[in-house]
This record gives sequence, C-alpha cells and structure tokens, in this order.
Amino acid sequence: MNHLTMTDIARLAGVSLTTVGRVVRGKGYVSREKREAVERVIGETGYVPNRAAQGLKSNRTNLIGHLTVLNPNMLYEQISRSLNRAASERGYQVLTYTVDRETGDRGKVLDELIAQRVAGIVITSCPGLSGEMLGKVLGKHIPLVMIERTIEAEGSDRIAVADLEGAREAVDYLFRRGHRKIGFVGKNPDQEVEARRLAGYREGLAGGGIPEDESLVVLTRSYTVEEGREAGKALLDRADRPSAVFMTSDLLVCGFLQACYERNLRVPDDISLVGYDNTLSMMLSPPVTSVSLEMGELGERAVELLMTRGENREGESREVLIRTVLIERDSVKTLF
Amino acid sequence: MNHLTMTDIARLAGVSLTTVGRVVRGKGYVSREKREAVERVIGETGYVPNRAAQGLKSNRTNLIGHLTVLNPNMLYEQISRSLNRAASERGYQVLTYTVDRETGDRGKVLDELIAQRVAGIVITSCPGLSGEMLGKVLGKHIPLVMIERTIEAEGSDRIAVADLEGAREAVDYLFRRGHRKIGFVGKNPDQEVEARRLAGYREGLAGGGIPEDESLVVLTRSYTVEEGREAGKALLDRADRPSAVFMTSDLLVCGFLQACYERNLRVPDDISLVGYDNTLSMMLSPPVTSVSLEMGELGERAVELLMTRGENREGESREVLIRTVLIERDSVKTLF
DNA sequence: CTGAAAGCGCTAACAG
DNA sequence: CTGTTAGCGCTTTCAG
Repeated sequence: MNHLTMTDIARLAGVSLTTVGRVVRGKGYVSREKREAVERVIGETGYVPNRAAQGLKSNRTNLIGHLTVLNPNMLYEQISRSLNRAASERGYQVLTYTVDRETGDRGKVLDELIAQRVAGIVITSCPGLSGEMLGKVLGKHIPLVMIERTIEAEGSDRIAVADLEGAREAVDYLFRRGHRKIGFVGKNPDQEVEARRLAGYREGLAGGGIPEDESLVVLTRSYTVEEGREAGKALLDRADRPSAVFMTSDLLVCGFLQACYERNLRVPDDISLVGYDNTLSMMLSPPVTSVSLEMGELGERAVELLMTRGENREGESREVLIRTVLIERDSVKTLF
Repeated sequence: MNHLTMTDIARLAGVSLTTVGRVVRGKGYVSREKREAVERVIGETGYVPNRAAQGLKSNRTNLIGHLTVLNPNMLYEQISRSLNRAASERGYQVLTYTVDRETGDRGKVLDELIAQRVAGIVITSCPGLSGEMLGKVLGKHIPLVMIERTIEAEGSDRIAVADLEGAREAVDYLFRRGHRKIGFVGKNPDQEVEARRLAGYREGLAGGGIPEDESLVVLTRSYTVEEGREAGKALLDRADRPSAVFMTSDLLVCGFLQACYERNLRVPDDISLVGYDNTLSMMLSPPVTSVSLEMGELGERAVELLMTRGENREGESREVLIRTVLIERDSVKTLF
C-alpha cells in the first residue's frame, strides 16, 4: 500500500505536521500561502487521510451502525436507504449488518459495531435481541435508536410508524368510497406493529358504524407472497366475499392479486384492494392504492435522535412517530 | 464513552498487555491458565477491542468498500446482499456507498473508502467513473473488482454476467414452446450489458431459424415500470402482435403486465412473457418465468477476487463470468 | 510461553 | 498564524 502520511505532505510542502492537519481538517488558522502550498501537494500526491488514525486520536468516527434483519420485504431496504441518505448529509456513513432472522448472531454484530466505535447504532426490527446485548451498547454510552419493532430500553430512543392511524385511514377511505364489507389480511398480531394495524382496521370499521365480522379477518404467519395468496383464496372463495380488502403489506397484496388472477377476478371491478408499505404497489397490475410511510423523514429523524442523544446524554427515552400517507392508485372502486 | 482498553484488561487479569493481545487475537502461545483469566475478565467487563487502533497498527481493516448506484431495480440490492454475505463469511464487513446516478460524487466516495483503508473495493455498475478516480485507487494498490457495467482498468478484476447466453436461452425456451413471433423489450444498448442481451436475443432467433423483425424490438431509455408499460402498449396494440415477448428486466415486465391488464389480455393465454433478473417475477400475476443470475456465486467470486488480488499483486486483469438459470413459472404458453 | 518497548498516523493542547 | 510535543489503543519485534 502506497499510502502517504501527513508527515510526508508536511515535508513536501515545507510546513509542519500541524499545519497540514489544519488544512486537511479545514479548521484552525492557516495563511493563504501555506494553505495553497499544502493543497497543491495533496492534490498532486493524492493524499487521503487515514480514518483509523483520526479515530484513534479523536475518539470519534463518522460511522453509524445499522443492524437490520434479512427480509424479502423491500421496506427494510427503503429504511436502509433513507438512513444512508440522512447520514451522508451530515457527513456520516452507515455500516449495515443484515442478520438472518433465525441464525444471525446479534451479539456478535453489536460487538463488531462497538469495535468500530460507531457514533451511534440504529436497529431496524429486532427480534431475538436480548436486553443484555442492548445493555452492553448502552453501557458504553453509544446512542441507540430502534425502528419498527422496538424494545423498551432505558436511555434508547425509538421511531415508530403511526400504524394505527395509517390503517384506520385506509379503511376509512374504503368506507367513503362506499364499501361496507371490508376484509383484513395481516400478520398475526404477536408484535405491537401488527396489533396497531389491526386495531386501526377495527377503528376504521367502528368509525363507519360497520359491525366487525371476524370471518373477514385473515391472519398470516408472516409477510409473504404465498401467504397473501392463501388469504386471497380464503376470502375470494366465500359465497359472500368482501367488496374490499385492506392488507398490511404490499407483499401480501402480491399474493392476493395472484389469487384474483387465477380466478379471473378483476381489481377493482370485482374486488377493491388497499396495501401497506408502498413498496411494490406501483409495480402491480393494476397499480395498487397503498399506505406509504414518510421514508425521507424516517432516516432524518433517526440520525437526528442519534446526534442529539450524544449531547443530552442520559436523557429520557424519546419516541418519534412517522406519519403515513395514503397513495391513491387504481385498485379501489367507488360504489355509488 | 466508557471503553476499557487492553491495558485495563491486562491490569485486571494480572498479565501483560501483550498476553491480552494474544488472547484477543486468538494467536500466539498463552498458557491455559492465563488465557482463562483474561477471558474471564473480558467477559465480565464486556471489553471490545478498538478497530481503529488495530487498523492503525496492523495497517489492515476488515472493511470492504462497495460503491453502487441508486436504482429502483432490486438487482443491485441483491448484489449488495450477496456481497455482504460472502464478506461476512470471511470475517469482512461491507461499507456500502450508494450514489445518485446523476448527482453522486464518485470521487468523494472513493476517497472516503480509501480513507477508511478498506481491504478492497467493489464497484457495481459505474456510470460516471473516470479513469483518474480508478487510477487513484489502483495506485494505492487497493484491490478493485467491478460488477455488471465494467470499465477496462489495468490491474482490476471484473465480474460479468453471461447475459448473451441467458438471453439466448430465454428465446430458445420460447422457441421450443412453439413461439415463432417473439418480441424484445430492453434498454437501449449503449452499454455492453444491454448489447449482450440484445445479441443473445438475436442469436436465439437465429438458432430457431426465425428471421429478425425489427418492428418487434422495442428499446427503452431505462429500466422502469413506466417504460415497460409504454413498450407493452406499442407491442400489444399492433394488429399482428407477437405471441411472446422477452424483456431484459423484471421491472419492464411489471409495466408490460400493466398494459396487458388494461387491455384485459391474459398471460400466458393471450401472450407469453419471459423476464430477466428474477427479482420481481415471483410476485407478479401470473408469476413470470425469468432469467435468474447466480447471486450467491456473484458475491463469493467478488470477494475471492479481492482476496487473491492482494496476494499476486500486479497480476493481469481477470474476468469471471456468472451463469444464469431460467426459472420457469406460469407466464409462457405451449403452442402445440 | 511471556513481557518490555517501539511506534502506526493523526489530533489537540500548549507555547511561541 | 505556526510548530512542538505527547499520546490515542493496539500490534509486533525482540529478548528473556
């Protein structure tokens, strides 16, 4: 490796090490003359500072750790992108670890993140994380933000999506379009997130004065195309099928649409659909109306929480709520 | 930050700094007794080594840089995942920079990667990269591997997909299913990749003795749903529409299917479709037959090239070809 | 098998 | 405005 050091640059430019440091970092007074000399040498030699040395000395890095779980759902990828963008706007870079939901060793990953001395850690959806692991991070005063599925942890912040409101709005939207027999397909509410969406569905129904019909609620084990398809079969093959169905993931919608297609049922003519995530809905036939999360905001807020936690350390746990927006497309029929 | 150092551990365990280093790194002779003492202290205190210090001293990191371009196409995300997996199997971690196709500053990103002193750099699709930027990386003897869209560069390695063969096989598959009027929808072949796929299509046609019909070839500006839909309109609204269409991206297939859906044309009854990428095809209605790239292999080979380049430095440029596999689903009708 | 010693390249006081 | 100095936490000879 042919890496020059600051000392080399200093010698070449005829100045001291410190002066080079000042222009590299862009802070501290340096006369225009010397600054230009140094910049010229840096330009000519292609000198690039050594982050390891900077980090060692300053005890800071420009790295943000991100622990996420492998998932066919494009949602997590979008979160990751959003985080990346927000981080790089502030001069940070995200080191992402994607663990396998079943076999991934969370503890090892967190240790690696600590080893890198990241400026903060974001955890997106964290099944299988123990309080002990989190404690280790928090004990070292590394700012921690959790997204989507969160765990209570003293001293960490959380970002949640306004799932209940999002789901309620979706159902209300269907109601206002004249639908009264509205089905629900979602993951079994063993986690808060799913419970909120189901609750939103029920609130939406209640808001329209529609009595609940449990036979219209299909709970799946996970968010997969296959399960969406099974749910579709269950709902479509009923004698009295719903006029509309709200699903808590675009992935489920994909499967549901396959079930429709097999039966030669058309959307929205034969049945109306609303999805959730807004990840795949625009690509489907027909393009599906879906509940979109404010992705840009999500990353921004996560980084913001990380940065401000560093200042007022030991503060209370904070929680920020991300809004949702219903994106209208062509999958809902107006029944008037 | 409450980080202990190796010196702390040494003191606590009653051994020397060096001995702690040996057990942390797991190499060098240490008596069972002392090793256990050290391990106990590390376990109790939750000590985690400082990568910056390790890297500074050893002049090595466990980081692999990845430069990729922001793209709605899930293909790049899959490549990224594959790379991550392969890297972590060898104890490396991937630092990914996703730049905006138009505005992203490649030079700055590469500098940042150099600053991190990454063990190697992988570049996936690299429009807008100058030879100068690449030269800077290569000049510092950092192993470099390019994927998908590659640039010639002395001392760097490349991974290409067997696009021509993949496309040819797809067309041949349609031929064997009885199709003779086969359309093509793909991105304008201003890059090698697209040119190879188009050439594969032509070879497939030639193999079946089918004369080329340029009116059946639709070239788009980019891989988007919208362009796929436009292409669909163009091909479907012809008096003599093709019995099958091969498309060079699943994203295009999505749009094409929307055009079909609007016209109430059914796949594969009215028209047969084969996609490329195998990223979205399984989620569509109907599930679409698509050309899949051997993703697992891709990451493995990339990391392998990086690692071996470190040894036989200054070697020739190497190129490895990734095979494709046609995944059969329900979008092709047999015409007999 | 173990320890002492010498830095890696850089930052951050502190004097000039 | 500029330079000198002292390490950051770890790896790596080199002697015991």
